Amino acid sequence: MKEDYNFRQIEKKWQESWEKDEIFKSSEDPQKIKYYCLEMYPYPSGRIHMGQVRNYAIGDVISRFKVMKGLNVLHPFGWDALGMPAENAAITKGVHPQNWTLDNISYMRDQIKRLGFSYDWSREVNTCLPEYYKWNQWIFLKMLESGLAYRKKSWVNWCPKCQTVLANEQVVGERCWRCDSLVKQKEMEQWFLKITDYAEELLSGHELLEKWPEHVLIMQKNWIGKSTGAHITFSLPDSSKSIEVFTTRIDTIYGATFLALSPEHPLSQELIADSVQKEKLQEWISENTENLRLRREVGEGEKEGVDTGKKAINPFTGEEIPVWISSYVLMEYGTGAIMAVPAHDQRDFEFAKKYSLPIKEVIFPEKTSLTEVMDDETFEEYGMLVNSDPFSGKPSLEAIEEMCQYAEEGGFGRKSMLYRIRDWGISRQRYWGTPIPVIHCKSCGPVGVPYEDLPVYLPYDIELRGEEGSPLEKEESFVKTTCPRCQGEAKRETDTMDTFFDSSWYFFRYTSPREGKLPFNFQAADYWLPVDLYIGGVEHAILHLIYARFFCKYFRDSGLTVVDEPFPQLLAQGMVIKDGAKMSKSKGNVVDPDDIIAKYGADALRLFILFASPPEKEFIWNDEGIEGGFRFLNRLWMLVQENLDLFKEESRYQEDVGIEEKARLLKIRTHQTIKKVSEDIEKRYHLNTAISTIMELYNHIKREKDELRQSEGGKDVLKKSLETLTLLLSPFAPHICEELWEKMGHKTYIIKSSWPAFDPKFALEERVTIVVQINGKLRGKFEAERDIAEDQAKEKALGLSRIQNFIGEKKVKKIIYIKNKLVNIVL
RNA sequence: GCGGAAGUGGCGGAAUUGGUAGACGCGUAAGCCUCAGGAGUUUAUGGUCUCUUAGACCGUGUGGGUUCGAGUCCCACCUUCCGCACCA
Repeated sequence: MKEDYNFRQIEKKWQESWEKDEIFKSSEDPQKIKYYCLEMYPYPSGRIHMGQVRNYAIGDVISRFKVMKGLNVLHPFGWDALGMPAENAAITKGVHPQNWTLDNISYMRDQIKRLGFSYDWSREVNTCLPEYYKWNQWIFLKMLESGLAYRKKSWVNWCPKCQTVLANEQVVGERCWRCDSLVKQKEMEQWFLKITDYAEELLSGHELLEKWPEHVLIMQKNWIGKSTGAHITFSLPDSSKSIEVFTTRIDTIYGATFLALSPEHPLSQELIADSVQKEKLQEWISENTENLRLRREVGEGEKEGVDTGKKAINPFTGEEIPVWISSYVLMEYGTGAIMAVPAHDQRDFEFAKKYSLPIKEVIFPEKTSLTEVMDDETFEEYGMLVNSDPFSGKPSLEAIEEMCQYAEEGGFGRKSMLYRIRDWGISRQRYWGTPIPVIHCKSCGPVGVPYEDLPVYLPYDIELRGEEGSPLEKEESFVKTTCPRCQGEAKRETDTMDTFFDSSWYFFRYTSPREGKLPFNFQAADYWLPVDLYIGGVEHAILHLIYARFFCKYFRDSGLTVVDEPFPQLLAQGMVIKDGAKMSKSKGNVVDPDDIIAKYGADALRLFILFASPPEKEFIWNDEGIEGGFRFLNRLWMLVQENLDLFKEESRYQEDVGIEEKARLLKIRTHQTIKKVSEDIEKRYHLNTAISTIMELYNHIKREKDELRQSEGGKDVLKKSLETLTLLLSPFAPHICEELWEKMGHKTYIIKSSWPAFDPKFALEERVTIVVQINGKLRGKFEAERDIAEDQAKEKALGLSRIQNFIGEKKVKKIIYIKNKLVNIVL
């Protein structure tokens, strides 16, 4: 009697069974080769979305495959549970962030369990629990001790809607990455992590990451933004002060016709102090300082500025040049001041034109004949120096070296390196984050909370209204405390940490999630790390992945680990697209995984999501596509049902003895399939082609099964192939395969069975089709024994009547033979 | 503007090392089965053309090139998407 494919019952049955027997639980075993498969943990926003399903499905196939290959696999899961959405929900819906978050987690955990992923749930990590954030605080205190964490007053990006500071990385196109409000500048005391100390290493470490996608490395490289140049000091004749600039083109310094300061530059105010137009200039400066972001957004076009009336001395020429304050000079980069060379820099050129400042050419194109250069454009390339006294006639690169040396000898400059990356501001004026464990004492200053007092608990009772300032600030019971050093009255720090702090080390915590003395256990981390495969969206290419690398290097320097790079291999999956746009609530094109599971089952969803495109490319959702996946599982189900009788009897056929042609072909096909599927999963992560190969094997079996059932040998091969088919599909659609496996009479879980091995002897076909081309065009083909002799192949090709017709009277110039592939006859 | 990725049937995609372009799936069409079908099943399915049991020509964004042979390599260009963006 044939049963229907009842996915609801089957999926429930096996999920319960797997959980009961704890088959995905992992532990250190020095006897076995470990494999740490990690997917980026989610923010518990309420429900899982397709992008996450895809992410976890990819990871699950790899994990299950590695388990079947006999590796000791760590496949953990957790929650990036702190952060603003919880607080926003509290303000708009009146739910406490903690309740909201924990409810979301329990709902999403169920959703994920319904997808049948092979997570070791005993290692689940949740960053909003004190047992996790305590270690954030511990790490912060260590950083504070080593000077890596520090406090400074600085201009920060302030989102007026979220009422908080944003890291530079969270400002997208001058707008808040979350709510899209225009970001403002505000001066505040903030906590920073000195990631710039590691800038060079984060860059050079890329050499160890040859298994990362090139574009991610390039994005990080641009973000770190190293440039080589020189710092040069211009003295001010009537002042003891001087102005330092950074330039990558010291070779153009003889063409510097003015200096330009950023409006926020400390000297900007000072230089105009005794000007007759003081008020007017002052006004201009403040306007341009406050609207820094705005001015840049409009930016691109108009460059504005004011003349301070002061002069500076070009140390190379000894000439006095005017000092301007200009809107296009950024305080955050370099020294906040530049030497302007209008002839060789487009921006300086535009500015000079607008204010009729002199333009002096000092670089000449080495090749071109000249004339058409200049006038209305700049020459920004390297070339030959002119009008540069002793350096005239030298090529740029050579001049740069010599001029740096000259500046150094003269004591007014030095060769230098500049990075675009800036220290990481981690302070957030928010409630739902890790409290920064610091106490402010009037006499002792900021003091770290003693380790034994950790964690600094986030108070549960709090009022959240969404008003300016941190909610913790208004919570007297939290703020009021005593100084651990002098016991005097003191105030607790009310800033909380950026949640990227949490995600910078959660993968360490997974290796020993209940460790109580340190953030993680050294031995456990030593066994499991580095992560063998890290899978996640490209949207984290810069932020999360740079921070996590930074933490790992800091841990290494602190002796917490020996790992250098945490993620030697990264798989950056593409976005999920529907109707030509990224799936998102705002676009209204979201497909809810729950609905799909209810209608087609988890296996069908997993199969389709992996089948539609390779992981690194974008995945285009198609409502009809899922039906295809579902139908395939139904067909497979029926096929196995129809042949279950084969599994009831012992096979009595001697393998390979007098096996008939059809059976032999299926056997070959089966072995070829094992080879291809294994390689696709293991080497290329191209799960889509792995699935299509499995489907091809299915089609082959389906087509030949009736005939195969006629003989004992045929039955035997058929049975073997069905088993193999089930094993190969099991990482993709684990529930149905587990059920079929059981029906075939196996007593152990399918994941505990070995991944099938292929015999190279069978993975090669004995007969091959050889293509015959004339002048590269396909004109015929013939079958032959594999490795047929070249002469024979050519002879056979020429013997084909069609080929004869083509050749006719013409003369054969030459014949090219590619072994087992083709014969090309050149006429 | 700079940097990156990608352009292949009606659609998602395959072709891994320069060697049969379009695997696999979706969709579509026709047939069978069926009380019925948004189920199952069989067949067909890049385009144009012709002397239609067969065959010719064209065909992987565009234009060139290398090669016996190019989706794949080289040069130029076009389009789309992504990242950065007054970075001195």
